[in-house]
Amino acid sequence: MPYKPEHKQATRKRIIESARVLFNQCGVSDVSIDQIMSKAGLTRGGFYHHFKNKEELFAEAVTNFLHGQGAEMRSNAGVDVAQPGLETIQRMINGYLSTEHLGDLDGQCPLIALPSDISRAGVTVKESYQQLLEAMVGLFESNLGKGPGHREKALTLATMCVGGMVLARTLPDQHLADELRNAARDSALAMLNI
Amino acid sequence: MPYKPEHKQATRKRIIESARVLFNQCGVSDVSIDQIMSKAGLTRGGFYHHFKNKEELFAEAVTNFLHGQGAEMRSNAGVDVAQPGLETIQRMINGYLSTEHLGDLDGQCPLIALPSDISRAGVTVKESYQQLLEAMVGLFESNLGKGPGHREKALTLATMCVGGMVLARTLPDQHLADELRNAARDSALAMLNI
DNA sequence: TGTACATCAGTGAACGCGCGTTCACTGATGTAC
DNA sequence: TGTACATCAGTGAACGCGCGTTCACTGATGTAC
Repeated sequence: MPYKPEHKQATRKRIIESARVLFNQCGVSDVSIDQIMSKAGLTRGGFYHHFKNKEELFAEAVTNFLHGQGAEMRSNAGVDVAQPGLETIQRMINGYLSTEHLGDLDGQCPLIALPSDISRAGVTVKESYQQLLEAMVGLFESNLGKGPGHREKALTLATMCVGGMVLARTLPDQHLADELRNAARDSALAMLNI
Repeated sequence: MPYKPEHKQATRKRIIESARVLFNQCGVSDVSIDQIMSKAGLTRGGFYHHFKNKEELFAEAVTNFLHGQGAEMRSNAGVDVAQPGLETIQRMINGYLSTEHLGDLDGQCPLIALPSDISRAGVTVKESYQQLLEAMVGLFESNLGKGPGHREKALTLATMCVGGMVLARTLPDQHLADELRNAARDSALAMLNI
């Protein structure tokens, strides 16, 4: 064995992480494999030793967020399955629809950055994306407790979080963007008390 | 004058309409000027007699929807400023979050089809897009009547409509997509009675 | 009414460029002796 | 412990291709006489 097995694994991780950031910033079509490899400190030729093609990397990048930054976001929100409650949901909503999250082009949730790219991608990518949404909905659900209508409420909260951020990203008028994002956040928080 | 002035206008309209449909289906980056011109029954060379570049066409395509299909959608919902009311909003929400709208890749609202593309586009495109959102929010607002909190409610309804459809587009599991879309619709309708 | 002409919408070959992907190679590494 | 070697992660030149854009042209049209 010329290299230790974890060496290739580490390089692979670096490529995925590089791709995740660039995709988040510029979208999938507008980022080249050259750019991704350069950012990872490599040259283009090595790409195909790690991935079948660009689409496979795309799916990996979304999955990587779910297990990396996504998990971090969840712990930052103080999510604790052992001690569920509305306060946890409030922190999740406030964090997701926050100014910080809007400005974090590198670390943002791919649900916000890449919806159009996903809707046109293959099944593997979509499945990674769905896992991410299901994680979000699942967290809302488990912290709402059991009962009729809670599933629907969890799905609606996810819609408001993602929808509010997606729209805020597209609006050139910062004031309107903030107004919409705040409206989505306040309405989401208000739903918790019904 | 070799051609009547309305001749060039008509051709321009045909190019914009062709672009609007193709952008809706495949996104902006993945559609070429060749494809757009072919669909309009023309060859690529003529493109630059009508538009400065692809970005300008993109902005025109969004604006065109606002004045074309968008206006049609509004009249289909029975929107009538002279006779505002909750029933109008209900029709708008039901129509926007309908299975028909989800399946209508050609005629769908660009707010749903192109959010990622818009967020990375130039100011002109974003302004066209914002006009579309403002038209939607304005219709909700005027039909909710005057009063505190109605602006916020209108913005939230728009978020739920767009967010629900954007997410439904990305989910590979049709059942989950329908569940989410129905949850968004029912929650939006429920908001009207508060 | 008929014809010669100027206009310009539309054509299609050509351009340079960057893309995704392939492939013969190189050289840093861990292993066997 | 020191060295020769096999492995394979990573290199970079090369490929065919389609892109956005340019430009010299063509020919259908409305107009002037």
